[in-house]
Amino acid sequence: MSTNGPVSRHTRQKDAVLQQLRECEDFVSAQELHRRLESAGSGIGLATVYRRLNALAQSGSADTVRLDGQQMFRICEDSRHHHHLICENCGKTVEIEPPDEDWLRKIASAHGFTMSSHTVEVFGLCGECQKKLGK
Amino acid sequence: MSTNGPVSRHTRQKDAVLQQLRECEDFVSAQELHRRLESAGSGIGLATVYRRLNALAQSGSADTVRLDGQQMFRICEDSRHHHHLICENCGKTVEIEPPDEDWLRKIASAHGFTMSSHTVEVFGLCGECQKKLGK
DNA sequence: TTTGCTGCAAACCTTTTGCACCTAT
DNA sequence: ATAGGTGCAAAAGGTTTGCAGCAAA
Repeated sequence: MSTNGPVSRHTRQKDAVLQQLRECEDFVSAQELHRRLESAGSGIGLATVYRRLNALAQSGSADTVRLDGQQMFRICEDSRHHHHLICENCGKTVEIEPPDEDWLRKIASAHGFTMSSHTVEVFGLCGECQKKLGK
Repeated sequence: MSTNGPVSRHTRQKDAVLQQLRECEDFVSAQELHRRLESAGSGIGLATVYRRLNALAQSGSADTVRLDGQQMFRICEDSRHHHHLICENCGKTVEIEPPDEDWLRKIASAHGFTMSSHTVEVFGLCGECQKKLGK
């Protein structure tokens, strides 16, 4: 028996997407990443960017968040579980570490559920944007 | 001074959407709700369903969650803040009450953020689906 | 040589919008 | 009569997919 899938090939496009994603501080959309790749001179199809990004997200190498009607991606170097604090204005992101996730599991099992995943996302304004927007 | 917006009118369509939404145990998509309204004999435009659902969500009368690439809505009778435990297989939903949300605010301000909103969503399998899927 | 990957464009889907008409108030 | 609400169809996005050609292994 072999549960191995097809062998993955190494391509210029894969590298480019990964590298460009690594240069992003915060979450970027596929469209935006594609735009940056273009202006960086890497001619890569939008479809490929989507395919790569989805693959990265699925394998856990990238985090994703939905914001403004689009999926945002971010490289995830350490695969430890973490959550996000996201500025609604500029997109600045900080990873946060919930002090205790046990209660989630407890709550789940209290309702007869098994917990396979969960998300904690905090939205707000970062310091700079608070000033900028005069709030 | 009057911050009052335009006066809201009472219509057959508003009633129908609200009533149909009330009959849903769990989250439904706009499309699905529209489908149900149709088979219930209420001829209501899809656009109107979207407009109503969005209005309800904005006013806090409905919760929303994003699942499977679409926005899901659920009537929210008590407007207290709460979160969800969602079965990934059948969509069954349970409202959960986080024991302490103060740490979220603390974490936010520790990073210079103001917190405007947050989401906690727990995904897993409910008891029935665990058996059904033989997990 | 094989076959996974890519690019392109078309297809998809959900959601939003413009606008003329309808109808509570 | 006034103006908010509705329906329809078109438009708008973002994202996926079919397929022929390209290029790793």
